[in-house]
Amino acid sequence: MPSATEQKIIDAAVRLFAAQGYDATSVQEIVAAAEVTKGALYHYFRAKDDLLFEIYRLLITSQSADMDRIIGLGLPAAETVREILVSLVVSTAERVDETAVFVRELHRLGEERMAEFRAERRRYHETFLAVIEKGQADGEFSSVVPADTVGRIVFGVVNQLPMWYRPDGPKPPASLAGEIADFVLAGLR
Amino acid sequence: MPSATEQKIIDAAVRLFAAQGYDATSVQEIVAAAEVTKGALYHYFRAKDDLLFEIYRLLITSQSADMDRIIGLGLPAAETVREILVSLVVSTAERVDETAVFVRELHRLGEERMAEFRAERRRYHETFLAVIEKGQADGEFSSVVPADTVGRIVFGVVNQLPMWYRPDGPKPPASLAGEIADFVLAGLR
DNA sequence: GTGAGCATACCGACCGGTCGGTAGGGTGTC
DNA sequence: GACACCCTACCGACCGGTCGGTATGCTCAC
Repeated sequence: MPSATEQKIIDAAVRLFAAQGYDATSVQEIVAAAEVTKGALYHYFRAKDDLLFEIYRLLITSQSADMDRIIGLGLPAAETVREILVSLVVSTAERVDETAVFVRELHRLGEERMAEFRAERRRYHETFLAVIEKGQADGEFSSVVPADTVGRIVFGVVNQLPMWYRPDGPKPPASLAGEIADFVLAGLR
Repeated sequence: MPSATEQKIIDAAVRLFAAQGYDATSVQEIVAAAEVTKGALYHYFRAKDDLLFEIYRLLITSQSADMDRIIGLGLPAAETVREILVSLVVSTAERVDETAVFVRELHRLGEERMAEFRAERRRYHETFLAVIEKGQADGEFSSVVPADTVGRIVFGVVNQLPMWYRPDGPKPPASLAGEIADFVLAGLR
């Protein structure tokens, strides 16, 4: 349970990292934006890159929970895929800044944290692939294109979303999510 | 026509930027890797971010040329789309480092160069969308999913390719490209 | 002899992180 | 109820080191 000060720091860091990049954002800028002091930041975080790790942790934790919940509903493969895609696109649109940081600054993570992170992401990907493979085995989906390639395409759009998505754009997130789901399901037919 | 020294500098910069990021790579590291001196670098480039711009310019110029050439063949929409996708995926795989830098460090470009770059990329995207829209108008493609969303999906996979593609992976680039093209064309049916 | 193509020494700005200190609220003792 | 004691939360001046960039001069082809 983060304190109000801690939360202000994280929020400011996400915003600045997304806008300027991790290295281009100084600790001074973060504390200024969060309206706290350097002392406060280093009271809660041991180093600047703890902020990065915390941002990733929050993002992947919530997305994993979403997917597990949907799979738990036990719907047919096509509906499961649709629900996962819609939830993923919508939640990514809600957290564009976090996603932008995640995509661009992942490589700044140290060796061990990178390993921890990769393991978590791998689990996430494989859960999704399993849904598709099951649909293919049951004959509900075509097997022409291997599941891993479908996964690459899906996570490709989602991760690139911060590059073009604007909250004040013409299409609301739910419409975008619907269109993407339509296209992917059409490709799986 | 770049001199040998200039080329060595660009090559080293691409490699280092891709591996560590733009800000995390010092000018010292670049000149050391390129086996030249700082004087040589600042003889050819006015500033560090000229290197970034040059990398983008080379990448987008060659990809634009590829697409224009394919469209010039006057094939039916489906074949045109397939050719474009295969050429794009294969050439991206050949230049993963450039693409990684492009995706991650784009936001470091200054205001005016960003504008110039965006204009070029916009032209590129719209050329691709026009092919899809024509196919939809002719009834060769389904119109269920709007062309711009298809574009987002396509450029999503391609731009995320550096995240997972490894030259020594199990599937050669041409196979990957074929699978991606199959999936996209299936979605357009 | 003159300009392109470098080499080398150096500058000032800035950055992440540290550290001595403070403010204020809880707690145990008499 | 009042005083000593301590602990968490926070402050902000400061430090060593690094970074992008520059100033100056050499060298060699034409």
